[in-house]
Amino acid sequence: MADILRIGREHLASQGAAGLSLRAVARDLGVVSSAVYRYVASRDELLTLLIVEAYNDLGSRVETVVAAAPADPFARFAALADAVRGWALREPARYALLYGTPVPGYQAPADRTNDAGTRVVVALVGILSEAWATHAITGVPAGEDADHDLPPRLAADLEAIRLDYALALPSWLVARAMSCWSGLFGAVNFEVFGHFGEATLTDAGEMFDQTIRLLARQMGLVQQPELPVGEDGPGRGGAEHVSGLRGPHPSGARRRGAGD
Amino acid sequence: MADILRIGREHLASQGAAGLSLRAVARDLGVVSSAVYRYVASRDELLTLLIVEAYNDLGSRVETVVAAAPADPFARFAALADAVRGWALREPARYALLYGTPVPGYQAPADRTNDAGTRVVVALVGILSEAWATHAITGVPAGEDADHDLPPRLAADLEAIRLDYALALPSWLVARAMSCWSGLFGAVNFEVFGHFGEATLTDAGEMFDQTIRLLARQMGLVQQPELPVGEDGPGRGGAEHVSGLRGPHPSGARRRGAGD
DNA sequence: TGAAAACGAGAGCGGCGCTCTCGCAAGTCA
DNA sequence: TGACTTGCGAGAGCGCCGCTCTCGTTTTCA
Repeated sequence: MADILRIGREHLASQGAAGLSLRAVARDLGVVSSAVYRYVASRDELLTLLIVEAYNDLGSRVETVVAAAPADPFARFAALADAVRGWALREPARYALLYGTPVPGYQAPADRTNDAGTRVVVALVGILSEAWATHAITGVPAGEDADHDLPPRLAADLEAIRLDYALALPSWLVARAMSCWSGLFGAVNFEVFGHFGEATLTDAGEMFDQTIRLLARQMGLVQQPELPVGEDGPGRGGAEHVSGLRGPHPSGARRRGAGD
Repeated sequence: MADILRIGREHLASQGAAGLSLRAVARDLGVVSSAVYRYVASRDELLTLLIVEAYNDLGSRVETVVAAAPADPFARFAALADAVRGWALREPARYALLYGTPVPGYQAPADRTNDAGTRVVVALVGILSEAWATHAITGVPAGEDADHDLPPRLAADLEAIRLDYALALPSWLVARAMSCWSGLFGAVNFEVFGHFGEATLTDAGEMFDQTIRLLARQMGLVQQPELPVGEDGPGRGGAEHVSGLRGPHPSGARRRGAGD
């Protein structure tokens, strides 16, 4: 029932996926361990529930933020990236559940996670579709990466994806979206999992910004030069904070150390 | 002793980090579980040993491949990326140990893993240093991303890194190296951990090639047009297979499914 | 009111990490 | 040669885990 999920979420957040135990959940619930098996078939089942929930949590967060961002495709992409990063730093254990090492011996059943799991990348291609339709894809030198440059099998796969999701995008742009999609999560992974080194970056958010800018440029999204005029000063109303110039970062979120 | 490490490595490869148990190692060793505690302080200690070993395994593999690659910086980077990907696909469990979810409640002691863990990125900046010294960094439009564009704290951090490793590279290029470093492992992560979808890519290697090309361009490495003349045909002697045109990929390496 | 369903408790199985004690064998030294 | 230290594996044991099965109680509903 709902209590099990709630306590499971708490344990997941505090001890990580590997530390999630049905016995501990039962204990917190004030119930004997065998009782929870009435509601949850196994530990893996509970994990699956939490995974789907986390995917949807991240997905709806991203969708909300993107929808609230200004129409400029770069700003929308930056908002998407910020949302992913912010969520990951806020919920490192749940993030790790989604984008870290798969739990060994078990893969979340695809039919239950696919829809939820693709919401971020769907939002990404949504941004690109909008940009493409409005001829806002500008950064890419013409002909540099046309479809005929794609290797044959990849071209076929991309075509299948285009049809599957009814994308009005050229294949090469879909390919770039996938590259940048993995690049985005690579950057978040490195930050959340501490691969940039403990003390090497005092403001990881600035590093992230740089990476995001590169990714955006790869997809042909260029940063708008603040439009024609615009009143100087703060408050150009939009999502939480659109990359480019942004305030203090949620950086200092340390996952381990200095605590346990 | 060595036997423990060997069997530990086998278990790690077959069951993953979470499935590594000292009791099972002891069983395989034909010895009672408490006996292995003579040699290994704890399970985490064994994990640390295996982590360092894996970092060095990957690191020396990368260094070897890069050293054997042609002098062209793009080819060297492609060789590095190929080496990382190949190793990861060959040893998904060990790769996950290094670049997946950190084992909860435990972080490999930095003093024992830092040297080994940085060999790949050191190799990467080595390639860039060589390229920079020989004025082979060409892809980046002049002035587009000069150092003065970097935000202040990041600039300071990069400067510290430059000094720390005695790099003869401009800060903006160091920043790009870090972005591409995370992007590279993002791509490998997605492939190894199956985030590209089970059946969506028939040849993940081609997708990887595309990503690598983008990353290379971000660092100002452009693919050499096969030099002035060069005999056409195969065999331009070098590393295993340098990105660009390459044979069948080690793609079909499935990590789970269809087996257990 | 009585049958049926829902549900929690408890015992139990095998496996885990880890500790502690004991006994045995090899090496050390007078 | 005999006493002694040292190294090392065996075994029992603690508390944890996932999971199963049975049994008794409570709730629901006709």
